[in-house]
Amino acid sequence: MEEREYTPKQEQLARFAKAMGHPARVAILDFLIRQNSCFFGDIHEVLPISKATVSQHLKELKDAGLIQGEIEAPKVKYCINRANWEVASLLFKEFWGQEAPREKKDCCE
Amino acid sequence: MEEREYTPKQEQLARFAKAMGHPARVAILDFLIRQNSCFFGDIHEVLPISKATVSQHLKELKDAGLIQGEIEAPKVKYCINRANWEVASLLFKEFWGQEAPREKKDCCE
DNA sequence: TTTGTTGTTCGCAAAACTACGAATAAATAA
DNA sequence: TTATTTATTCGTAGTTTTGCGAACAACAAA
Repeated sequence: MEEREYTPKQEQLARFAKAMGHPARVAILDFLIRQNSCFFGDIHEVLPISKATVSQHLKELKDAGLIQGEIEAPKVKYCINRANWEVASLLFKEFWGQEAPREKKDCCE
Repeated sequence: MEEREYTPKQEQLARFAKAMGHPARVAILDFLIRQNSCFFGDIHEVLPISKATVSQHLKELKDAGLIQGEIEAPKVKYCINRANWEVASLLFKEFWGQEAPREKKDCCE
């Protein structure tokens, strides 16, 4: 039987990448990286989508571990999950730091 | 009317991230980064999915611009699209190079 | 208690994704 | 010409994603 499974690293990287796979979620992360005041309303205000949809995207980012939320009644405050952010950062840096293979005359030339 | 659109950078980053959003596609990229001989069959051989599905994932990576294919009858050779790889690399490095905001006592503590 | 503010959840619909086997296409080898 | 090899495309099925309005829940303010 061959080696035909995905590695945990590949799975994890794919999970983070998937979370970044929508412009609204990239925009949310961009926003949270720069802001300290990060209430739901502030986030919703800068996005071209409804409350319900924003809430869903936030849930996905939370499920992926990239952000966390906390109630501060009657508002909800979101922010980057630093520990996981670091994990993701390292994975992406490692992946994109790799050199694409040198061109050889027999490789797609 | 407020500023409520996604930036081209956010859209592009999301597009690349989405392409990386499945472990099979991460595995394919991992493979292509290391190999020069990169025929369809070689790729299929290391993945736990059918030919048809591999072909679909390759198409998505091609559509995202991260790889390219070329016929070398009766085989097909795939490899990294260097120009776009560089674009993606810069985008991801810029994104993940950002410092998450310093903790303050009023931000999710 | 009643009212208002803030977000989440529900219910729904359309579209996209993932996966496979079978059929097909394209070129070589016999 | 007739296989054979190699990979894509087709057809199908089930799942997930994206999006919204409406209903709901939780708490603060009046």
